[in-house]
Amino acid sequence: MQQLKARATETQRKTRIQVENEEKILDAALEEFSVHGFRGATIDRIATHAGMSKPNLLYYFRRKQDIYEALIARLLDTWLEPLRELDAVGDPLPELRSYIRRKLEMARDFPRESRLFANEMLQGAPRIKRLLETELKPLVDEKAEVLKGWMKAGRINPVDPRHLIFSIWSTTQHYADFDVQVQVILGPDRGAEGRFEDAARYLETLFLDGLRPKAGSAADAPRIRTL
Amino acid sequence: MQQLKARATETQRKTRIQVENEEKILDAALEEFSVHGFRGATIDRIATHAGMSKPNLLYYFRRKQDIYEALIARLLDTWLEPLRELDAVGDPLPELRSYIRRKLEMARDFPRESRLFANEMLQGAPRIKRLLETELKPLVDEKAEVLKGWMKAGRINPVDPRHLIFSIWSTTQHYADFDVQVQVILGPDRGAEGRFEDAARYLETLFLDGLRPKAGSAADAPRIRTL
DNA sequence: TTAGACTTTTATCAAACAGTCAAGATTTCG
DNA sequence: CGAAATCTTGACTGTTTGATAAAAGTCTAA
Repeated sequence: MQQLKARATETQRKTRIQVENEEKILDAALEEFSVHGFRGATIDRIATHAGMSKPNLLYYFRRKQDIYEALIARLLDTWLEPLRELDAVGDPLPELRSYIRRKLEMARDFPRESRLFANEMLQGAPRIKRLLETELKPLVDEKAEVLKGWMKAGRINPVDPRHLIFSIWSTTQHYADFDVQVQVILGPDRGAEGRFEDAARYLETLFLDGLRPKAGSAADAPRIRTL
Repeated sequence: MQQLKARATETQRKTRIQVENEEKILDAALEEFSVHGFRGATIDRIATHAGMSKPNLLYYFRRKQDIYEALIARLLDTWLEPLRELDAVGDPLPELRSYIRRKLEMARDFPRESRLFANEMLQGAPRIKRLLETELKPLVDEKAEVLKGWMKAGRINPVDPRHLIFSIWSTTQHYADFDVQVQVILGPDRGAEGRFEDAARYLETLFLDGLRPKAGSAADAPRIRTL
């Protein structure tokens, strides 16, 4: 252990075993923390799931909190990548459409990461609040300006850009975080891939056109002055 | 304690003290479980927060799980009330508009309940999956039919009704479950009430009209064939 | 007012938990 | 190879946790 520390002050070249085991541990920890949160997770279970003894695990990460923090550190970057790609120069609607799709893909491909993030939020983000302020907020501010620009140019409807971002986050992450509920309600008929495509199609319609039928659509008669 | 059990088999008339203390306990437990989940919560903290000793608390609820279950039992009913009120006979858009508003009000007025529910979902709903199947699913099925009817009549745009419901749930509950994040991003300028009104206004626009600008709006020129 | 029902506390327990230590096993590399 | 570095383990520590038992205290209704 003292070697680990000594090396850390140098260039910290990692052993094969070190790389493998840290990966195993982080994977098992993600499984555990994403479901039970920080307090609900136990080192014992993480170690078992990672296929090693508890002291061995603690050789790589000295405290429970270190594992959690390692997990969180790599999370936020990945998590914000789709938003970073939102391009001010592109066409607004296709840009938004593909942002939504990228977020939905993340919910499909990294549900555990999504749940870990959700868990941290539910707890009031005690361990990443600062990161939210220094990394998340500036990015959102920047992209909110992009959206505002599009609105001023009349290229998308004028709405609060931050709330727009919230709604994209929440609708897409819902499929990871509330997966059980989604499955109960949709039934087992459609597989995961089918559900994904349905969700993508639905969200596209919602965000682009909303629910109000086009003026001049078929059965327009019965409505008086909707809303 | 044996008296408590004996009474339970009879008509279970509750003492004044019993009523008061159970209420105190459930309130403290909601606070604790909604943040830390089932495993992360401890009886000690719940007892302290309820202002009583741990054995005293356990006199009213014999096991940790009993408290959690009492909480969950009263939750789902309240939680589904807004959807129950969705009226097949009413006008579609105003009905949806007020459903969204009711859900948003619940997120504002019962954020702890929302987080408790979210926490249970994140864990895979081990304790209420059955309830979801017997209570939630039939209700959603019923309301999905209502929505389908409106779509067939051309009164709202045709979309997958279940995904529509998901998106209403996720966007509204987001304001309770991810409250920290929302506050970090929106800044402290607007108080809770202001944020609520902004969210309500935004969601109304989103769900009714989406982001695509009305045909014939001001700066239509630059777009080619959006999406 | 007092017996019996109800409530609270003190003391206690076994299991689970985060974390340590030193000794033994294995790998790496000159 | 063989020694140094790295890795793994078993045994252990102090604390927290969920839960119980019994006794002491309080309330309430006849």
